[in-house]
Amino acid sequence: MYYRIYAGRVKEHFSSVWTREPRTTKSPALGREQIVRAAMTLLDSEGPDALSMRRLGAKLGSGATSIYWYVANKDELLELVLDEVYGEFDVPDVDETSWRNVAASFAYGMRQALMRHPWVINLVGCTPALGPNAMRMMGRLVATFDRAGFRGMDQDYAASALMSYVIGVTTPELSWRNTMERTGLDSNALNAAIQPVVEKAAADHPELAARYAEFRGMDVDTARALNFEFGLTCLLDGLEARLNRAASRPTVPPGDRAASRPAAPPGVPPARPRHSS
Amino acid sequence: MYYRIYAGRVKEHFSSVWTREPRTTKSPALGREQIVRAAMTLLDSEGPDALSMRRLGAKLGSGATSIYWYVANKDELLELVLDEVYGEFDVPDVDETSWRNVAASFAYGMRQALMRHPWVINLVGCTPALGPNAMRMMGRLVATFDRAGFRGMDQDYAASALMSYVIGVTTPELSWRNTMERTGLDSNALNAAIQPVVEKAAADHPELAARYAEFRGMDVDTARALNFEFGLTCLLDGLEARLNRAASRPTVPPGDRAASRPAAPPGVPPARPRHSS
DNA sequence: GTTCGTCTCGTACAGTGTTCGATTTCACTC
DNA sequence: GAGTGAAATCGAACACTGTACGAGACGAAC
Repeated sequence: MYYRIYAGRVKEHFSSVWTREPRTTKSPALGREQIVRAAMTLLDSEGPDALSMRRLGAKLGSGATSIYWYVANKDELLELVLDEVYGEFDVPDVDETSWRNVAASFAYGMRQALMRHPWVINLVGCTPALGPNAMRMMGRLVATFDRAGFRGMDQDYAASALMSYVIGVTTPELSWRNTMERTGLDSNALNAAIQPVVEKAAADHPELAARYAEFRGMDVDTARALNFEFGLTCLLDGLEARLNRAASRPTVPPGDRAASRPAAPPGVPPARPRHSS
Repeated sequence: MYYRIYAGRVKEHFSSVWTREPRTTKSPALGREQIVRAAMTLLDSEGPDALSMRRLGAKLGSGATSIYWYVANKDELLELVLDEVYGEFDVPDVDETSWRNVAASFAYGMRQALMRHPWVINLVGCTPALGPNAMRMMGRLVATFDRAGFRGMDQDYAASALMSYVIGVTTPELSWRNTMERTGLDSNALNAAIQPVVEKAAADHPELAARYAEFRGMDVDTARALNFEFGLTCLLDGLEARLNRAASRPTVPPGDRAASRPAAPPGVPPARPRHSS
């Protein structure tokens, strides 16, 4: 986003807050810790648009550009803030319950952390997660799936699938909540605002009519909770099934997974063209 | 994002491109269609930061502010562009193959569409999807799960789970690809740049060491493809299992799902405080 | 020719992230 | 205490952004 481009030529350098040492500072007033804390309270209380360097500086009682002594740019600040949120994810100890309970309560914990910090959804998959908290969490998650019986890359794949589901399902929930808070409307009013579009959609696609009708009768929050649980259960069931399959057939021949292979090939799409305008 | 705030008071109004009639225009030069097309080529060729109203106007050979005659603001433009991408998702006819094949090839198609338009990942769950293409797609997906045997809200839940997984798993892939393109580094160089952080993480969390070692030996794209397939298979297996369970027990008693209920309650977190700074 | 609705667009405003260089602050040495 | 050099702060400026506003241009109907 904020990587500099000089006359169309891209700066060929990757940088992250975590790839270099933080400034060793015996600062009296400021410091990374306080900056990050202030940024989070700003984000939590007033949303993502409220976090500008100037406002953050004002909140810290210092000049806006003073922050750049501790942080190279805003992206790095966001990396720090993101890792702070990763620190709020809880992965219980797999020695105390089943892997399935660990995975499930991790998913619920992650979902709740995301909802506590709605702004983080725009960061969580898009910003490199190299911070200590992210690493610790990933380590515990991988260990959980190791203990469960997954071997090799499957440990990664399982963890990735779980996190991906949580991120994917929470994104639209937060979007809905954010528009509610932004517009000051409750979900009834919001539904009413969407009404004409929905009715037209229901007319064009009759299979949706029943869906909308049923949805309108439900409480939004419980519908969301049920939705979340539904997919999570499916995913965990699928993981468990794979585990059982592997257990009953210790060495998995390469062609074994063909039975569940979908019609479309798992091909990688070609790289999109760039600067072709 | 761009909803106006007057002296701290939020404009209590929801609006979307789809909630009101487009300007009926017999325009000679401009028009929504051309604007959206130009915006997409700009986004595809130069990334999300390249889409500013001024640049878009320049590309269209017109003034920047002329666009506002056809579109209320930039968010609405993005809504239009998003729906255009939704139009690229393909949902095969469920009458021709199994629901499982439909779901799988939808997932692959959605993933490929997202990768064709990497900028869309910041929109896909965050912008209301009320456009005709989104509706058509959702209708076909719901019909697929109806035909599969899902009943009531489960049709929605299944569709949501599938889309959520695809979005969630594709997000970090695109993030990686975007940083590659932005920095001009290939994945080897990028891995090298991250090296120190990874090594420290491996030292602190030994369970990650084996993961990184194995990952380094793999081709990134095939690892991604395998990762995608792994979670997708799990999800579809879980959906199928639920279907079989429902089939063998036509009426599902309320307590039936308790066996797969996780430790944490599916509670909804309290609304975050606002303007409390 | 006048008028009216459609459409274009230059200007301006308030805001953004960030650079640069001057300035302040502060611990430490002489 | 005076002096010094590093650490830290910050005001001004730059090149952007989205978009409100109002003046003007165009074409058709009367």
